[in-house]
Amino acid sequence: MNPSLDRPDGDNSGLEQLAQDFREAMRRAVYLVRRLDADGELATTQLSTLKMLGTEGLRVGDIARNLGVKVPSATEQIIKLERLGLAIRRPDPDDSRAVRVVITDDGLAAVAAADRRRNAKLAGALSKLSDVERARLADALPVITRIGGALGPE
Amino acid sequence: MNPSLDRPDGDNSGLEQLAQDFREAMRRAVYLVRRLDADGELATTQLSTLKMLGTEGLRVGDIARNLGVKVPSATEQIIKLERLGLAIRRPDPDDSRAVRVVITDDGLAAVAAADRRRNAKLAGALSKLSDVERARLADALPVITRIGGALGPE
DNA sequence: CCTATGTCAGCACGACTGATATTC
DNA sequence: CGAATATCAGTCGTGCTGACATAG
Repeated sequence: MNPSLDRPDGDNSGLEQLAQDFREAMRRAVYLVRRLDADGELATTQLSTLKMLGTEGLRVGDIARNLGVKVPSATEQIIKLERLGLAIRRPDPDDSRAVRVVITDDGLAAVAAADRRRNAKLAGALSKLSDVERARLADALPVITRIGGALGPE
Repeated sequence: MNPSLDRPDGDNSGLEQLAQDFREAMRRAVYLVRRLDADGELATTQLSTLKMLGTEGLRVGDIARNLGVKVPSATEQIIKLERLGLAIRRPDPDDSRAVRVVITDDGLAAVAAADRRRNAKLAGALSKLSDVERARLADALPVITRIGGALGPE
């Protein structure tokens, strides 16, 4: 299953080198994303939160898990979104302990506007890449998403 | 699997779809990296800062630019590193306005330890991927790095 | 009674702007 | 003198833990 166990200095060193390179790339990506939202509008986390809400509503715990943060942090973001009129908290009909967070029409509009602007800005940078580079990027995105899961549920 | 490449409705739409997917992947990556340093040791930014220091020393402005932050933010991190005994600030012999930040032996040791631990943890997750997935990831890392540059110097 | 869900209060970290020496 | 370099002071955003109320 794990060839690296037979070759402690072979595969293992390759994995850790990839880990090192990945970490460095992700560090740069953090600052890249930061430049994308660097104006006064919706923050990245708020945008992501709104995007996962449907008309049925999502529970706070689910939002927190999807965001990768603890429940109190999600609550705080939700309260801000509600104050902005972009989301609403309603009681869960099936479980009175829970809350269902729903996106509003204003929320939908805000998501559309922010997404459009960010995507356009990033697309400008992507347009400077070659077709091969773009293909490599597209192929790797699902992998990056999967690594989060592979790191363990918690 | 690759919605961005075979889109009949124009380059722009494909680019923006890729931008959208990229943004979502990077958002997840942020939380992934956060889980990597989630214990009591060196923070990610501090680690990056220490790693760019050499024996010749680096100026605060250069550190800030490399980190992608403003000068006061860099100063703050440097002060913390100095308090921890991991870096030293010395006057620049060529320019009395400037400061040269140098890494200490303790700093080198701290970087080595933190890097080792983080890489091992991430390598554990990477080992669960297939060879194809790892290859795709490795191919995309230089592209991600390049996007930062393509977004513009500032 | 014990667990699950969410909120509140208080804290920590890291970024920012604006104001200030000091030196070029 | 104006520009550059770094620091300090104050603020803000966003995450966390621990304590709590309420419901299953």
